[in-house]
Amino acid sequence: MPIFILDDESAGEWKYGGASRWFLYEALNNLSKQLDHKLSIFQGDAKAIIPELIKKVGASSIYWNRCYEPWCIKRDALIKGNLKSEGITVKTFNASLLWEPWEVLKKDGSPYKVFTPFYRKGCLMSQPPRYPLDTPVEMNFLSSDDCKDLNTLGLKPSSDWFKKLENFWDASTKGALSKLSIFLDSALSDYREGRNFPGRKCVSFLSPYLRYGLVSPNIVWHAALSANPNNLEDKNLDTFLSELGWREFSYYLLFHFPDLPTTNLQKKFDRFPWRSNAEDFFEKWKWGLTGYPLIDAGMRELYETGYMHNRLRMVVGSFLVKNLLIDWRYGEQWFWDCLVDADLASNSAGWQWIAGCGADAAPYFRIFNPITQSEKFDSEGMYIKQHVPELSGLPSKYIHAPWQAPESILKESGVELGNNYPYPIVDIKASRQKALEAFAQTKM
DNA sequence: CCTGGAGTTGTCCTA
DNA sequence: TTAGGACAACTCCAG
Repeated sequence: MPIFILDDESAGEWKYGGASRWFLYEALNNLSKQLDHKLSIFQGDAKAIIPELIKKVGASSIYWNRCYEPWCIKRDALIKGNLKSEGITVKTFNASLLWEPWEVLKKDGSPYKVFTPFYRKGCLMSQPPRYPLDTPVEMNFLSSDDCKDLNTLGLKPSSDWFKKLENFWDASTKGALSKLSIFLDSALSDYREGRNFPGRKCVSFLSPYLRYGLVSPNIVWHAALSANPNNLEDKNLDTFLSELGWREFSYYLLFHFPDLPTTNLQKKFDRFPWRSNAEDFFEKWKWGLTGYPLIDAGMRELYETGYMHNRLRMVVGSFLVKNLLIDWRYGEQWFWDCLVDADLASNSAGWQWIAGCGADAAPYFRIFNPITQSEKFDSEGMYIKQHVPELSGLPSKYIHAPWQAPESILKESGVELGNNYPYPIVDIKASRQKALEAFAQTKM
């Protein structure tokens, strides 16, 4: 008897963000359709709902797939303990990770902190990921007066903002498998190189589907492997699979370091001198009005589509944290609200990584230059023009730094700096220097 | 316990 | 124009 419980009560500060709520709404709607509208939906504290239901239907056992958010683990352990003491059989399964975080450990029994040994040694040298399971042939359905109508859960946003997302995402199993096969057919063979260029659609776009379990990593893993069965040494395949490995690593870190979403993994960063009164800069960053075209393109892609290309996530993150000196947790919050793939593990781990305070910390001097990145990875300005239409008239030579363009070119292109497109809000060289000094201060 | 190599994704300067 | 080294020092990890 499949049921779904929307448990905002237990989620605390990590209730689903706006984009997530929209995606989840669509996904549940589609799942319910798939099940002849018989998916039973509840809302509220699972600790109360589940025991009540069990009594009501006289169930003797309950199965669920494991979640890995710290608040879920806590809640589910409590439920499991209570039910077991009442003689109910509780079985839990892994449906969302390729390797259980508690099974991958170093020889001394402690968890890995560096990705490469975690993945290459810890994961790849242990059991290979299990094959996907078939769809259940038989299912019972619950009939209960307490079931909620999906539309009453408050998942579907009241604003029109989500309408834009409909253009980009088909939040169904079908949508997931279609993304997967398009990727395998047309992008995997150039993935290692192509994934660096946000203007090319050379990524899988599977993140939101993985996030909500519309497709499992096992399906993706084995589909990718069998798309390329003759060449296990293939660099493109290897790179793609290792991205699934990064997803695993994020969950792994969250499991072993449950404070990951809120606390610098490296304690010395607690002393970092973040900018005060940064409200104005933060607003400009959020809405893609920093005056750096690549940054603005990334931020607007996020708001328009609920997604951002991975390279841009790094570039805008680096800009927020290092050039604007704004605490990474602000960026994490904004992503949490805007991303359709908002995932506590991946989002937190990503922000800690880019801020340099994570487990596998980048050297502090690695500060992305938005102009260099733009010239390197969007040389024709394809991506920028797509998301920052007011610059679409500029020749590619000037699109990376419009304030350096001659007046005549700007005029011809219809760009009026300070009017229809902003001047840069900070100077790259000076702000980089400031960041380096701030990091030096943190070390003391 | 010691040792040595390595650490997703960069930038800048110099030769 | 381009390739290579500096940018710190530290921690992680395996042998």
